[in-house]
Amino acid sequence: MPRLPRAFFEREAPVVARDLIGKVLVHRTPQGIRSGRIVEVEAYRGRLDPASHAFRGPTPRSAVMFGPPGHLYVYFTYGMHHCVNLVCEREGSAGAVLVRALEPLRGIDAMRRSRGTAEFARLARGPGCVTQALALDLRHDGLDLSSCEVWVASTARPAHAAPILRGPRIGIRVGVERRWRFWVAGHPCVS
DNA sequence: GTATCGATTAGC
DNA sequence: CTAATCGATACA
Repeated sequence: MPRLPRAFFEREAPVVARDLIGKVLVHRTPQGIRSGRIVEVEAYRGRLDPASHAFRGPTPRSAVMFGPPGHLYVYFTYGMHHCVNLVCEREGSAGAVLVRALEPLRGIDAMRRSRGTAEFARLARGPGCVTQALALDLRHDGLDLSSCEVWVASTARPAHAAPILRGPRIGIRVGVERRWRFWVAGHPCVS
């Protein structure tokens, strides 16, 4: 499964987001590989996007988004959850794609242990669950996707027959008019 | 320094 | 619907 090149991430966040559906996010942990097919994402557009953590310019938290594309932006929220983004667009523009849901592929038993549930569809459904299932946290903030630890691969299997739908992003109070959430129609792992 | 609020989740 | 739970951010 070939790894996506950095150029893939150098485009506008909504385009990258749409194209990430069906790709595979992989985390190679010391205990083994965990991976899942991306079935739901949201795009954020930095200074152009009031819903983005980067809207008001760089801060210690959002710094990674202002860096080069093809890196992870991981943040901690609600005092208990982590969310993972893939930084895209050009360096300085702070675009990012939030990974909201995965269809688990490898490391499923490890995911069950991390998540404390046996139900397949709930293992990586929702952004907080994605990071828990893949065992990603703040230590991975800023990690290069060309590293040997975390990367995105194109699928060996053919694309989904199900169409990709789009709609407003979830859990935000501003920028609701932008339809930058993308998901696989009818997929059980979508949040 | 202090107050507010989350790109959420699980449970009732 | 609400509690949980705490760092980042904005503002005085």
